[in-house]
Amino acid sequence: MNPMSAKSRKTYTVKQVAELSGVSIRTLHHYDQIGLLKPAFTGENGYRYYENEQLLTLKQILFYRGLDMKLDTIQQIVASPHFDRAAALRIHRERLVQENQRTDALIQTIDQTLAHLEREPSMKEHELFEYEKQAIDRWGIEKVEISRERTKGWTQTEYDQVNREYAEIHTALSLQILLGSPVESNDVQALIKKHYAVVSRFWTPDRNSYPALGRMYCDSPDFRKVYDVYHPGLAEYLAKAMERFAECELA
Amino acid sequence: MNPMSAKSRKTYTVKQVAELSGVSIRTLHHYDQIGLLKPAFTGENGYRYYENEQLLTLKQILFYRGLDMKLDTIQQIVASPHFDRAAALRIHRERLVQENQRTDALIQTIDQTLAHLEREPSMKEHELFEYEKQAIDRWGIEKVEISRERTKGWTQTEYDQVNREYAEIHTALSLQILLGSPVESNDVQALIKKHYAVVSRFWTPDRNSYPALGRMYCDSPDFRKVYDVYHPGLAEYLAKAMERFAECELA
DNA sequence: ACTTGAGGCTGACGTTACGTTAGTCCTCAG
DNA sequence: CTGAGGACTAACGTAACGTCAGCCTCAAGT
Repeated sequence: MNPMSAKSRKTYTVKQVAELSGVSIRTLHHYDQIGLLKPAFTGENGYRYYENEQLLTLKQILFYRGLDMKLDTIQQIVASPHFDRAAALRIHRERLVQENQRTDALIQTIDQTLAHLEREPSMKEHELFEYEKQAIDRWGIEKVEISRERTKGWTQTEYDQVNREYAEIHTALSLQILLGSPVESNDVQALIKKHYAVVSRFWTPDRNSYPALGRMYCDSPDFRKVYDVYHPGLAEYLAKAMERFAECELA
Repeated sequence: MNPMSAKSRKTYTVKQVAELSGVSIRTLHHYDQIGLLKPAFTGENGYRYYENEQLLTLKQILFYRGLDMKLDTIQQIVASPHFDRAAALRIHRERLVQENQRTDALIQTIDQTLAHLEREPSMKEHELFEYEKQAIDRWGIEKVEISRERTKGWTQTEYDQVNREYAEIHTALSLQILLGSPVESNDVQALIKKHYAVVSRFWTPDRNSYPALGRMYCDSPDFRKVYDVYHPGLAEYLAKAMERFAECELA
């Protein structure tokens, strides 16, 4: 007569539990296997039979699973009513927050890379003139005028060529960083020589202005972003190598 | 004499590459196996030998891997220089953003649950008096006075008892929702009878005020939050069941 | 020439939470 | 009694390696 007793007598097959709870039969098998949710009893035919208690436990399991908790953690939680659920939730919350922070950083990185990639086709004049504008602050107007003059008659192809050469040098330098080569090494200095040659197509830096250009690469956020896409720390590495080059090779 | 040619003759063993790039030897084996990064050549002793080109490719691979991209996606990207990296990055970015949104939602859910768990010990008076305050707006001051009178001499244990009974009823009702039981079912109505009995320890609702209490459960955000922790939609289900109960059982 | 230690190689299992067959057995309605 | 529908176990597949285990190779020292 007691409705509760009638209620707890009720049994469910795997399929019924699966449909009621929305999980697959395989999941129930799995939870049985790992001991996360055992059926109320097993028939002598091997069938699993669940009761209301198991349904409630399953509901809890699914709640925690929905929070991306690992099954063994969930097992700890649902196994004992004395387990500190609040503590477990707080710990898990922390994990999620950190995950989120990491993901935010990744998205930022992607945005920077995208900006770089998308700027690349139109990077030619834009990049170079940006360069010139910044240079004005450092060595006065004359150099910039020279640069503008020298590039006056340039065709698209020539701009592309310059960009390709820059890209090659930057890539090769990234590799040298990876290899741990010091900036004084022959390989690196050879690359800087190429770099100097490219720069010289706009204007001719000297012992003072060439290292200053390197420092500008480090200081200007716009340049930094471009370099960091190749390799973190490339700007500093390049600047140091340029300084060395100027000391040894420039009058 | 050309530094580039000297550079590309240089070979590296797995250990060297591993140390230069920071990945494990096993990872290099794995990348070779799946064809993501093959060594430049293999010695007749079976040894893997890498060159600068592979190092650069590996650097790219690690960049994309650092963004949580799957290796087969990365393979598409690094395999062909014509592959639209920007598009791949944008797609991946979208995935990350959605992940982040989901995680935010999870954190919110955890916060709600924590609030519920932490309120529980002090839920006794707080909860009940909150209840009363809300009740004032609906049935005037007399009922509240009655409630306050009836609970005057209650001990802590009695408050705890009431809360336990509520919790049991809510849990059992959640189960009934899971089972798809209609609110008219005997099981559900039996539970509502218990609910009515518990409520009657504070005051005695009638055919009109009992369903109104149910509606309040739905309308008040404070109550809703408590019910939603048990089961989404529990507030509405309970309200409907209470209405039914009042119609059939209350004068 | 021989040994030894460091490094390289190939399996192959473990991890996570199930999905997906495949083959067999049980149950109940007609 | 038979067929349909459901239940069972066993075992592989997934992603990206970590971690042995067992055997091979190389360079250097004796």
